[in-house]
Amino acid sequence: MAGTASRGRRERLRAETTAEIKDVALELMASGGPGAITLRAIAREMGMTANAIYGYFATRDDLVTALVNDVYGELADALDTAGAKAPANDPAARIRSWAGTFRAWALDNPEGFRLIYGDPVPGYEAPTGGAAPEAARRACLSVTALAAAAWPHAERLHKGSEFTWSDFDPDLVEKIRPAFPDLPPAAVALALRLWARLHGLVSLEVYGHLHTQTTDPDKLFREEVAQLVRSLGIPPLS
Amino acid sequence: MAGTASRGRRERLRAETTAEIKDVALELMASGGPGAITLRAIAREMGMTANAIYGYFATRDDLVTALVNDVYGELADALDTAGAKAPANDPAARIRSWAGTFRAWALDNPEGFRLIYGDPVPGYEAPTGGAAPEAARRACLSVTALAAAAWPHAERLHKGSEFTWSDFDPDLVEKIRPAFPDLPPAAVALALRLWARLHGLVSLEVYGHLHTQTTDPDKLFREEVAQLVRSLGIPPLS
DNA sequence: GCGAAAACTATACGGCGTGAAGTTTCTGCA
DNA sequence: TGCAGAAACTTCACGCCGTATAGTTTTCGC
Repeated sequence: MAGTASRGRRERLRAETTAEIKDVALELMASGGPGAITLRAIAREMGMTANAIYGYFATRDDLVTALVNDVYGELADALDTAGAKAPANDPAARIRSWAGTFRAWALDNPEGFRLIYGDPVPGYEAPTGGAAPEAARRACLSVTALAAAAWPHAERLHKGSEFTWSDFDPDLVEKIRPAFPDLPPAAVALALRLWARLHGLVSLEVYGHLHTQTTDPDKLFREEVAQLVRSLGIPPLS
Repeated sequence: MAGTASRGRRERLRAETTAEIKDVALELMASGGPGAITLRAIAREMGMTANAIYGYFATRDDLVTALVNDVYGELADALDTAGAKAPANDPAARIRSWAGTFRAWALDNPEGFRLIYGDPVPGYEAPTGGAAPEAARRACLSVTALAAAAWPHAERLHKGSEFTWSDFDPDLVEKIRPAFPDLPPAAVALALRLWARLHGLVSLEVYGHLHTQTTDPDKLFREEVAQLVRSLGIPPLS
C-alpha cells in the first residue's frame, strides 16, 4: 500500500508542479503581458532551472496552449453563466448580460484576451485542432443560446438565408443540434455574427485602437448593444 | 554646386537605405510573420551589420512604428478609394465596396493586419500618440464617409442618441467636421460601430478563430454586410 | 587637401528557447 | 532491506535576439 500511496504522491506532486508552472505563467502574463511568459522567468520565479520545465511541457508553445485552454475555459464559463442569468423569455436582457460580461472580462483580463485572440507570445504558433478550438466552440455554443432565444423575433429577418449545416464545423454542429433541436443553420450564422460584432468593438478597445478615437468606449458599446438588440427585431421594453 | 549636389546625394542615399530597410522588413514579415522582423535578419539580408540599422532607426520599436505607419497608410488609401468608387447616392453599394475591400486587404495582408491591430512583434510597445493613431483617424474618416452617406436613412433609428462632440478625440473631430459639416455626433458613433462590426468578423477570420467554426467565412461576411445595410434602414435594391 | 561628420564594423553583455549529458532523489520489487 | 530503474532536476552548450560602446572607414564641405 506504500506503493500505491507513493505513486499517488508522485503524481500529486507532479500535478501540483504543473499547476504552479501555469499559475506563475499567468502571473507573469498579468504583470508583464503575454510576452513576459518565458520559461526562464517562470523557472526563476520557482527557484528552478528553465530546463526543468521541459519535464512538464515539451515545449514553450505547449505551455502556452495549456494556458490558452485554461483561460478560454474561464471565459466560456463566465459567458455561460452570464447568458443564463437573465430570464429565458427576455432575449434582450440575456444579450445585454452576455455582452456586458464579455466586455468586462476582456477589460479585466486584457492579457488573457490577447492570449486567446491575438498573437499570444513571440513566435507562438497555435496547434491546428486541440484545446483552443474546443473552447471556442464552447463560447460559440454559449452565444448560440442567445441566438436561439432571439430567434423567434429574428427569424423573419433571415427569410432568404442560404445557410446549411455543412457551412459549419461538424464538431460544432454536433454540439449545437442536440442542445437546440429546432434551430435552423441560419440561426447559427446569426450567432457567429453576433459574437463577431461584439468581438470587434471589444478587441479594438483592448488593443487601444478605440481610445484614440473616442473618449467614452463604454457609451459606444452600450449603443452598439442597444442597436444590436433592435436589429434582431426584438420589441423594445421587453 | 558640388556641395549642394553632394548633400542631396548623401540625403538621397540615406532615404534609399531607409526605404530598403523597411522593404526588407516587410518582406520578412510577409514570409515569416511579424515575429520575423529582427534587426539581425534585416541586416543579414542587406549584407550589413545589425548595428548599422541603428543609424536609421534608434530602436527596433521605432522601425516597427514606421512600418505600422506605412502599412496603415496603404490600408487607409485602399479604403478611401473603395468607399469613393461606388456612387455617392448609393450608400449600400459604398458600404459593400468598402467592406469587401477591407476584408480582401486583410486576407491578402494578414501579417500587415496583425502588425496594425494585434501585438505586432515580440515585446513591441506602441508609442502613445504618433503615427498609428493618425492613420487610424484616416481610416475612421473613411468609414465616416460611409456613415454620412447612410445617415439620411439611418438618422431616424438614432433619435435618442446622447452623443456629443466631446465623446470623440479632438483631432478626429477636427478632421471630420470640416469634411462633413452637417453630420451630428451620433453619426460618428455610427461610423465607429460600423468599423468595429466589420473589424470583428475580419479579425476573427485573420486570426483563425472563424475557420474552426464555419467552413465558409465568405458567406458569413456577405450575410453580415447585408444585414448591416438592412439595419441602417437603407431601402433594399437601392 | 584636410578636418569633421556620417556610415559602418567589431566586440560584448544579458536574455531567450532548447538540446545533450550528468547527477540526485524517489519508487517499486526481490 | 537493498537495489535497479525511472523520474526530477542541474549543468553546459549552441545559436538566436536587441542593444551599448568603441573603433574604423568612407564621404562631405570648406
